[in-house]
Amino acid sequence: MDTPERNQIGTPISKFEDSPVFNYINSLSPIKPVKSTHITHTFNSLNFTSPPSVFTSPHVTYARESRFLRRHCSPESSKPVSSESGHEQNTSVPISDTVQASGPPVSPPESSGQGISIGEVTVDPTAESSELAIELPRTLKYDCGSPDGDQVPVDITQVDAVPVMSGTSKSLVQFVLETSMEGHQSFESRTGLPTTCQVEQTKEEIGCDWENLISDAADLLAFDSPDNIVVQKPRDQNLVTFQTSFTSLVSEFAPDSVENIQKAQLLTQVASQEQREMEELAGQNGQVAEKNETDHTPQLLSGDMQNQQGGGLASEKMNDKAGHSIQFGCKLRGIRRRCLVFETGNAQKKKLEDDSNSCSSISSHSEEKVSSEVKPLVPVRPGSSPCILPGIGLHLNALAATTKDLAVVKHETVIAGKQLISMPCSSATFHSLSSERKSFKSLALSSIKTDVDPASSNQVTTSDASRASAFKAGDELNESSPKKKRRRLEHAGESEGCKRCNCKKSKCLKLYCECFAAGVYCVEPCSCQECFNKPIHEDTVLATRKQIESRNPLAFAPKVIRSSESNADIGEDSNKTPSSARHKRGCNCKKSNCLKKYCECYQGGVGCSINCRCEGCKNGFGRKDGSTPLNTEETEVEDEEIEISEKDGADKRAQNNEAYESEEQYPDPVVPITFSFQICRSTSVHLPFSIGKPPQSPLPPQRRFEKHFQVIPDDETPEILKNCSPISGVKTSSPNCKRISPPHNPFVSSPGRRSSRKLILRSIPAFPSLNEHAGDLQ
DNA sequence: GAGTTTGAAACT
DNA sequence: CAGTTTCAAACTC
Repeated sequence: MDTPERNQIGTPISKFEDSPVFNYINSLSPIKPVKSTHITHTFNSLNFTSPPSVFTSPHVTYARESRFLRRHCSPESSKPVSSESGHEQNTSVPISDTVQASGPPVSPPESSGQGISIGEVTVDPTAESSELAIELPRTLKYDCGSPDGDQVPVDITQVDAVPVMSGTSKSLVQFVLETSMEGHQSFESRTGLPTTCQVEQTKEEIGCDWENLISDAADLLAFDSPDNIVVQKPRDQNLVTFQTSFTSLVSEFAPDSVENIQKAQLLTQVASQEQREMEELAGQNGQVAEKNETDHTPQLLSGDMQNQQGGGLASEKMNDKAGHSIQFGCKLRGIRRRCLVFETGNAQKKKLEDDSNSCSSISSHSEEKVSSEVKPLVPVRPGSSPCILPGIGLHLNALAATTKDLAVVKHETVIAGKQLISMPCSSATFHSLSSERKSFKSLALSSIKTDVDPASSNQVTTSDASRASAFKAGDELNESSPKKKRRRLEHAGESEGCKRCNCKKSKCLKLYCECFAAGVYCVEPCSCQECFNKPIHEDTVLATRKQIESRNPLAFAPKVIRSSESNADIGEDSNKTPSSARHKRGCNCKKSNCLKKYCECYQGGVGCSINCRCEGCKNGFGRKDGSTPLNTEETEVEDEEIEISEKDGADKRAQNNEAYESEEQYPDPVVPITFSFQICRSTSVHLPFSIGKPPQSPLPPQRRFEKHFQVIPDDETPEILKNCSPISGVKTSSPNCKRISPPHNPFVSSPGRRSSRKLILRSIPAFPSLNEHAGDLQ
């Protein structure tokens, strides 16, 4: 407030217009779209080469969230805003918003008010500067987002470096461009990916923005895969260099770049550290280094996505200490990486057949919806739905930023339960994120939770994560035959990944709507009518959300709470089932006997509890009366079988009965429960799916694999696995089983490691294996 | 694909 | 808080 014109290091922000970078950018192209594209791609390239840490930043999200922040940070934030207004804002007030996005949210200290004002004041809303402002932030989004840069005290030395770099900004930019081009241009040309492949300019501002992001992400992916294959080593050597260069470069691009710089530098350090770690690990596994490299890009991509939707996550990250931030970043990165790896692997795999798959879509996406654009990002199986969406506006994220101050969110770990929950969603940006992705998110969340607040960590349920699958940015036309599509998708095993509703009267603004309830926007697969649960109605959605939350603060909380938390919550429930997961409020089934998805408990893959008012409960996951399936695994198996033969209702019932029988075999839940619980946790395949479809039709082979997984003896495993459990679940349904990482990975191996650190490491594991898988594919 | 059932959500 | 209505998913045919 006092010195809005100055950044933290005292550099007059207004100077930015005079800065070489500014001129350089302006000179890039008079045409806004072109300019934007150019810059974006440049950054993409950079990102590609740059270390992950630099890009990990969730604050990218702020571009979108910042708006919420500003709009809602006031006490009256709850005031419903017309959907149109939100829309208008996108086009009419982008500058300040965008600027904010890159700056304010990042720095908790200054916090909302100041930071925002800075952004607004800083940028001179002149036509030219406006454009620049818009474009730059956008570009920055992809790259400089640094999650905790702000939280962590900025190192003075680092800060000092900024000014120096600024002097050489132009050359630096060129250098970076050249360098990046060196590394990736070849690929570009090779794949024929047009550097200018961008969304049609005619699209609405917001759409363009998102689309750009998406396309960029796609670019990244496209680049990533090939690059990893071709230029991995070389790049690695120059990694540090790139980081630095990139960081400085980034810093040059915006008035608030100072903050970015700081963050970027911080991230750079983090990245270095991470790299070091990875290298160390590489000692054990030669592929680690490679992974590390490979992961960088993915991270970027995921980072973008997450940034857009992962406000909560970002906040969470910020919540941690600096040291933890690093770890955090790693973990997150790892997760993302995994996603990327997954994608990368896929890309690699598909490279031969269509490198351009992603590219083509990108280049040709002008007419396509976002979904199509993103397609390439996700390994789309034939028949599977490409609902992958880079996070575009998960309203949960927005809400997180909106409802409460960033600071609040950051420090609200416990309450964050809800927000945390949203995080998965956010993270789960990709709509059709295959289960894998979801698992990633879950994992990320889990990790985060673990670090932040183990106690509350459990709040976030896997199911939520899965539920929180992302959404699609663009508004999609209702599908002609929703059911068909739904079924198709379900059969494809992605149903859980993609929430789709069929609302007709609720406008998708009530909890009736699965999408809305899950905190995600409706997407293409949805066949809803008069849907307001779309990014363009962001404000409406948020307002509604708020309203509902005001009525019931837990309305958007996970319906199913897991393990420890559930225990705590259900403390009085002596009938806890081994699964130690419970429906928060319990069901009220009267006729379904809790044997159908009508029952939320059953649907969530959890047993009924005391909280349930169900009648004639026969919930296979655990009955209200306390009889629970001790042998969870067996139960799962049964479930699997049941699912497989789901068509045959009779069979299904019979199987359930069997499960019961097995349960009955262990009347006493106490002793065996623990064990089974752990196993269940580690295995817990169905939980992840739980929300959407409890027992998902499993992939037998994987199942087996997972089971094998479960057996792994690890005292500490339970906790981690709990968190990771979603992964397994995801794995099961994941289209790319191959990428599913086995438990036995270098990082995971040492049970001796404890605490968060250990958790982190464990979280990462999946990636390595993924890479290995990728390597196998190659 | 249409119609029915079901139970959560919303309303009174 | 209980009863009723509304709603959309789950399910059936």
